[in-house]
Amino acid sequence: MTSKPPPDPSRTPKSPRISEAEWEIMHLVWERGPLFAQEAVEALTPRRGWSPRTVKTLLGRLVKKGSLGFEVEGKRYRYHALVSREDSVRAASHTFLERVLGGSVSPLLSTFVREGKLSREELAELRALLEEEEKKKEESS
Amino acid sequence: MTSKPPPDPSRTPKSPRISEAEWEIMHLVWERGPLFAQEAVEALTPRRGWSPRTVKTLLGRLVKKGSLGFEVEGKRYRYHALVSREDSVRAASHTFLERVLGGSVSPLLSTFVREGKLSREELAELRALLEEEEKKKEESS
DNA sequence: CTGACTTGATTACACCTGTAGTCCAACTAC
DNA sequence: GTAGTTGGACTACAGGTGTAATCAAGTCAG
Repeated sequence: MTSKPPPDPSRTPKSPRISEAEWEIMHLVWERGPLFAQEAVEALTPRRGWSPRTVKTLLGRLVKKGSLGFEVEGKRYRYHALVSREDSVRAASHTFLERVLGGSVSPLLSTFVREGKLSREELAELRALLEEEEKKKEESS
Repeated sequence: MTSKPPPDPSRTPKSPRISEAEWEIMHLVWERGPLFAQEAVEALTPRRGWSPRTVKTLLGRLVKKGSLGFEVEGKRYRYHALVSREDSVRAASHTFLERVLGGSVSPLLSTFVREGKLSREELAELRALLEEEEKKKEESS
């Protein structure tokens, strides 16, 4: 987010594999910005039924795998994201795509659109985007 | 696919969790229809660098988890899918959506569209679909 | 019939994940 | 300063996963 000129734009510079439970943590950090373990615990314990230990463990694992960093603040750690949400989502999406759909995006998109999961605004927005892409395709070809 | 009146349409009738490597097998079965282990081996061994044993293991696991079934044919098994590709993809997509995007489809779609992963035809098709949905939305509201 | 080969079954094993308990140091309240 | 509390580090442990080796039974070639 904060202007990160990728020093290594080679392929997947950052984006360690984030597991299911870990995504929950990451989303929280991305939304709220740097936070202490306790805040994460407070936010996630009720909604997931996790023990505080579990949250701590996940934070620790995310640090170890490089998705989170922290600064020591008094006696506690303040965790912050080291990977951007965009990159992570993109990476996960690609993996998902390849694995589940064998690389063809279309069926997935259709499915989602058909299931009415999109609001009017989103539909319009997406349509605009599509038109733009179509234009691009035309030009370039 | 073949007229399967779901005896238990309660929630996720079929769709055991399929792991990354297993998807590879499933795609093959969905595309080719019933096949023998050896055919799977021939198809996947080169492209994945798997040992034949690995393929067999995966087939076995898929049978155990109910994604594949088989009929004994001579001394071999002929494996066939017990879950439809549509259902599996949909299930996986939902899980993915919830987990990675917190349920909001739009960003994912935009990402894919923007990355130019769609052909002209697909773009057009999707746009048509979108327009249709927009119409629906208008009417219903 | 007998050994070589094929094929599925069983076993292996390390790493990841979900989920948490235990340990220890620092800080806080007496 | 002594105990309780807070917070991270380390440990645990079962189930899933990637990856495969070994075993056993049936089959085909002689």
